[in-house]
Amino acid sequence: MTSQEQSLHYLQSLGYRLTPQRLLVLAIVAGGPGHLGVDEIHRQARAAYPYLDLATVYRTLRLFKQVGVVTEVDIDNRLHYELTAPGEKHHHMVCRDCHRAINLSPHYLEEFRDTLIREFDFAPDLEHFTVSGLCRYCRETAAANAANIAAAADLDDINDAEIH
Amino acid sequence: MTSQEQSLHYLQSLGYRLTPQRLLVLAIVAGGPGHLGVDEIHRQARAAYPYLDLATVYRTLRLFKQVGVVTEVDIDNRLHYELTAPGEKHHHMVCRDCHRAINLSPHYLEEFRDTLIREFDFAPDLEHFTVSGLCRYCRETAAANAANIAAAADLDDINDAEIH
DNA sequence: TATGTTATCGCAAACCTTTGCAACAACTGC
DNA sequence: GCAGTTGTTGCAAAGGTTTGCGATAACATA
Repeated sequence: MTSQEQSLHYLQSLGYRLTPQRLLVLAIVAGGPGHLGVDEIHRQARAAYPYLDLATVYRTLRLFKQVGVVTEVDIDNRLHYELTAPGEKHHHMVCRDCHRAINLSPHYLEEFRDTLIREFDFAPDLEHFTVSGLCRYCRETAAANAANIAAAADLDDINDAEIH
Repeated sequence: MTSQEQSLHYLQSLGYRLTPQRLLVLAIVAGGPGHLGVDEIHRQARAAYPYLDLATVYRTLRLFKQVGVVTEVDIDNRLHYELTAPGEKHHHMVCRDCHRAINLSPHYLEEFRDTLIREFDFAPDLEHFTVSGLCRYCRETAAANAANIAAAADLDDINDAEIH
């Protein structure tokens, strides 16, 4: 039984129905290289099944995410999805400048999760976790700006920096 | 000089202009109890200045967030904002069921940030950080479901759980 | 296999948020 | 204080995502 078939049986065991639309969306996400945008998934789906609606794609992906079959990644305010490979889960670091996504092993978050549960009785959703930030390549460009901002913050000399 | 005035001078030192709209939005966010929704901020703003557009509220808040004057919190897919108290920064844990927000001291994230920089050369944006999850109160309700899901996952006995 | 129940679909409209653009107004330098 | 520059606004429209609803189809039962 393939990983895809397992996911489908799992859905069924939870009482959800197996529809051609769900099979199709799952196959596309499974086939895509890494994370796919919703529009991309929709485009591919329509090629095989022209009447499939965008809303159905959104609903299907939301369900898949909820039961853990896919992982959601927010890249520049657009949702992207990839298959959740059981046992090889990873999170994402998305650069706020170039929007590149870097994988992150869950290992780095385990301690954080334990602390939150212990101290606050709060169970974090770290299955679908994305950290925004600045990647190695964009940090250099940002470094110059940072220096200027620091100068601007110096109130003795308030007027010599203009950054936008 | 109040904290609000400092923020405004800081904006100016960065080359941004001081407009009545910005003063107004800042005053409202500063006056509100905790984090305010965008529509709530807009409603209050219109009471004082009826022509102020929603788009301006969004743009203003995005700018404030970018320079660190306010903190953005995503609650059930809606943006909320609160004043960033310098020196008393905190993050948020938002419950995915009841949408309540709980404050989180930055202390819990320092180690995580250090690791990301050291291992990946990735500088995470942990100034505006929100963890989604299940709070203490909603976890009890969820516990029952979790038990059922576990039963459903047991493939020896696949048909006796139906959860939606 | 036929039947009833109800989860899911497609469609359209709503939602929240962002963006393009011309008019305006805050700041600069004279 | 006045004029020029350009960041900012209001408006309208688009963007991506969610939701309401009647019709449909998947599954359970017999």
